[in-house]
Formats: sequence, C-alpha cells, structure tokens
Amino acid sequence: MSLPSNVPQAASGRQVARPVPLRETVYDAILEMIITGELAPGRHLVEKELAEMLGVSRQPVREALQWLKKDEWVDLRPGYGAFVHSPTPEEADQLLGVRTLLEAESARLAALHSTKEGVAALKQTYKRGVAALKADDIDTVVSANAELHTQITAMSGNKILGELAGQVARRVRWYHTPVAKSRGKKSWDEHAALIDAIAKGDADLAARLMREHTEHTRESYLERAED
Amino acid sequence: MSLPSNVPQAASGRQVARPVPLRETVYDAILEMIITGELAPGRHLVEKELAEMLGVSRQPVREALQWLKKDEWVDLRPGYGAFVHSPTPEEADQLLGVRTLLEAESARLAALHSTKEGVAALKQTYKRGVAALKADDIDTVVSANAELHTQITAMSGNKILGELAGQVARRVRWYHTPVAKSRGKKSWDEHAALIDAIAKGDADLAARLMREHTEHTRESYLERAED
DNA sequence: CGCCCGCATACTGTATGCTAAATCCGACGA
DNA sequence: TCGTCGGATTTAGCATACAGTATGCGGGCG
Repeated sequence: MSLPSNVPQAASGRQVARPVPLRETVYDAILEMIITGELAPGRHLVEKELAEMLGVSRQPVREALQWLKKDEWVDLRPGYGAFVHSPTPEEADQLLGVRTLLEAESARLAALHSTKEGVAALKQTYKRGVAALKADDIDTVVSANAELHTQITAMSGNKILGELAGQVARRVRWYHTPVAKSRGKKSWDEHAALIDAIAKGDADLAARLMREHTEHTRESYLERAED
Repeated sequence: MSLPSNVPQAASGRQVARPVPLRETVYDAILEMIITGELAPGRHLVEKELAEMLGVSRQPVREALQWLKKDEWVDLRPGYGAFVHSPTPEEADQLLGVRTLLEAESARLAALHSTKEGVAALKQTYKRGVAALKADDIDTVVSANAELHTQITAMSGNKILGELAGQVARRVRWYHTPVAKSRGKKSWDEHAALIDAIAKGDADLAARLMREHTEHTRESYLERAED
C-alpha cells in the first residue's frame, strides 16, 4: 500500500512527543531543588543566577517563579527577589488539618467508586511499600506512600479534590520529611485496613480510617517538631 | 519635624502604599472581564490584543495569564494561546462538592474560634444582605453573601483553608451566577441560623448547617442546569 | 468536483536591553 | 558610640526584538 502520509495516529495516547515548554522544565527543576533541600528555605533566589545555572534566559525562569509563588513554594518580594518559602509551625499545622479533611473525603468517595482494578492497583502499591519497608529502602517507601495516597484521591473521581489534595500533600511531605522520615510498619497496617474498607465500599469506615491515619501523621509531626 | 521627603506611612497595616506590580493589575483586570462575561468562555485571548487593550506590553500580560492558568480561569494551549476556561457540568458538580467540604469545615472551626467582635461583624453583614434583599438590590445581596462566607472562613483561623475556600467559592459563583441569581430569603434564614450556631460555639451544628446550606445551593444549581 | 500539498500569516516561546527601585554599606555628624 | 544620610550596587520590572511553530487558505493535481 501507499501509506501516503496520513495520520500517524500514534496509537497510544500522546501524539509525537511534544517538546515541553521550557518554563515547565524550569519549574520542575527548581521545585526539585527546593524539595531535595538543595535550595534551603529562606534562600535568596536570583533570576539571573537560576537562568545561568539552567542554561536558559531569564524569561522562562520568571514564569516558573510566578508558578512557584502561586503554589506557595517561594515568596516574591517586589523589587528584590524570590525566596524559598519558610514554613512556620502554625502554617504546617493548618496544612495538616486541611490535608486530613481532603484525604478523608477522598477516601470516602473512593470507597463509593471503587473498582476491582483500582483496588488491585492499590494492593500492588501496598505490597511495594511493605517490601521496601522490610528492605529499609526509605526512598521507595516514601514514594509508595505518596503513590498510594495519589491513587486513592484519583479513585475518588473528583478531579478538583484530587488536585487540591495533591498540592497540599506535596507541601506537607516537604515540611514533614525533615522531622519524621516515616512512621514505619504501623502506618502500613493502617493502609491495609484502609484499602480493605475501600474494597468493601464502606465509605464511612474508609473516611474514618483515613482521618485517623493522617491524624497520626500529624501527631508524629507535632512530637518531633518540639525540637 | 522636618518630614523631608520620607515615608507617607500609610497608617494601617501595610508599609507605605507600595505601587502594585503591573501584572497584578492586569490579572485583576482580565479576571474581572472573565467574571463579568465580557470575555466569554472558550474565547481566544491574544496576548497582543490584551496588551494593547490595557496599554501595557506583552510581558505583564503573559505573567497574568500564567496566574490565571494556575487558578483554572484560562486554559493554555502551548504554541497557540490562552482560552477562557469552559466549565463542564461535571466540573461544576465536583467544585460544588469540594466547596461544601471546605465551607463546612470552616464553619466548624469558626464556631470553635468565634469572638464577640467576629460575630458582631457577621451580624452586620447579615443585616446588610437582608436589607438589600428587601430592596431587590441584587448586586449588594450577592456581595454580602460572598462577604459573609469570606468572614466565616477567615474566622476559622486556618489561612490555608480560607484561601482554598475563597478560590473555590469564586469559581463556583462564576459558574453559578448565570443559572441561578440567588435563592432569596430562604438562603438568608439559613445564614441566620448558622451565625447563631457559631455565636453559641456549637461546632457540629455550625458544620451541619453550612453543609446543608451549600448543598441547597448545589441542588438549585442542578435544577437550573437542566436547561 | 474533491482532496491534498505548500505557502503566507499570526501567534506564542524565548532572548535581551533598558529603566526604576530596593538594598546594602560606608561616611559623616550628633 | 549610635543614628542618619547618601551613594554605589544589585535586582526585578517592563519593553522590545527575534525565531519557531501552529493555523488557515488558496491553488493545483487526481
């Protein structure tokens, strides 16, 4: 056949690998540096510096900084510059409160909308987390934990809720990481019970378990924060 | 004293009346145009056009558009341009769900942290709303309604919560306005009961009332949306 | 007559130059 | 010694210029 030209149709979802706008790459890069601690809280970020560091012009850096400001990762002082946001204990506490609220509701909805496949995916992530826990592979534990929560919020079917919960959770994780690496096995036992409740479609139980789960995290935060 | 030149000192909280960055003005201007409907959903926003319209260069416009994208007021198509976001019924529904969640929690916390002055302020706003209702002054009714909710979320003492609730509420109002101007007297009766619960410090009651109140709004939305 | 290719156009993406303002530091005076 | 003033420097804010790419249209071929 001629296969004249027509629609490549890139079978799978995405077209042909569009070049991601530079500002997004820059945004990710800076955020990464903030989360890993390479850029410490309070640090003065200079556009020109970042631009040179990343090998781009100031323009994309500016736009990335605007995004970061919107997400509260940096504070922008007009006329001066950007500073990595310094979380206050009060703010961390409020954030934890909001997270509890959002995640509990997510769990409730997830229980109502749970599917076989969804639950299977949850269990798989759970296994990954537990295995990493046994192997003392902290990084994987943390990432599995994050993914599990993401999956649950996604399963809620409410995109707005999922988006908010995701943002809040990411900030919480950043605040939380330095004080408490993880609560270990107990946390994963709670996960197991939670998944069970979702699988059974018991919305109230799921919400309650998630609420308790995130509250435990909050308590562990408050304990450690007393240093 | 000499008052040689120095600081005008703009008495109240903020420093000295800093000249607001242009991008913020532009942001407000565009948002205003979106909310009032001057820029209809789906409309293609051209940077150059907006820049000329507002008498500034493309740069501040770009930054304002990035902010608007973050707040989901516009959709940004890489390589093409910005479009005023078109709300889907599904999205509106999810947004209403999240709003209920956030506002109910705000009311609960507000009840726990209520002060004499705060309650007095609420009552004042309430009076303003009721008076405007009688006078058929729709604009004032709407603004009083918005202010009342804002005051309650502020009273919760949780800034994060307040910020999220504010954003969500503004979008809800935009979606909602075209279909249902207001629910009238009944809505304000509910407000009265809610303020009462907050004044008494009855957190559970306040949360329940707020939940019912916002759910009523949701129902009225769904009814009208069937056109 | 319909489809497809190729070109012209318009817009965004990115880079850079210029201006105004905020900060910092040193010197002067009380 | 401390407070204050003034200048130098740094930095963001804003404007403009250039390049890459998506889009839409018109002409030509089947």
